[in-house]
Amino acid sequence: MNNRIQELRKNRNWSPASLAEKLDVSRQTVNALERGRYDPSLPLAFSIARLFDLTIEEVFQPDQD
Amino acid sequence: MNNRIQELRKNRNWSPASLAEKLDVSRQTVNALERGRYDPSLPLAFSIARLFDLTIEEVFQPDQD
DNA sequence: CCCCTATGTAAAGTCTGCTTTACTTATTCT
DNA sequence: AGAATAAGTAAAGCAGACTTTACATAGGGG
Repeated sequence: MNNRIQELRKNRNWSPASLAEKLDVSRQTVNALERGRYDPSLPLAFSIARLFDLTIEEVFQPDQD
Repeated sequence: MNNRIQELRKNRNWSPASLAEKLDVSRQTVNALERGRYDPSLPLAFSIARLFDLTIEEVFQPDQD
């Protein structure tokens, strides 16, 4: 699963730590998501999409197969 | 998180077991998702939405806080 | 250079998502 | 009614999502 979290965060000039705060997760979690170490839970994916005013499909793209 | 999985499955006249097969998960997982015992992973949420030709937002609705 | 704050990253622990096995309760067919 | 198949559910176990603690690296301002 690819995501545009880092790109969207940088567009807003937000630090990893402040994004973590807005999402109510640890900054380690933001780092892991941006690096693609794991996928967010579905509720966290919703929080992320809504924070950036996008749909989940606009933020996350499943791997091709 | 609420979801419309059972409704969408019944509209297609699919059994829980055959939905499980299409999604490549166990029928226990389908049962648990329909009963709201837990949320699917993000990749599984994508599989479900695409199977029904809907967006994730059309299938899953986060709880109102 | 030293200090401070931001950032990356790792390890251990907890909780959730999902599987396998297995038992129970329908439902359907003869 | 009895047999066969479908469906609900529970327990144990593994993997993944996330936290806390902690340490290392990097940059900027005095």
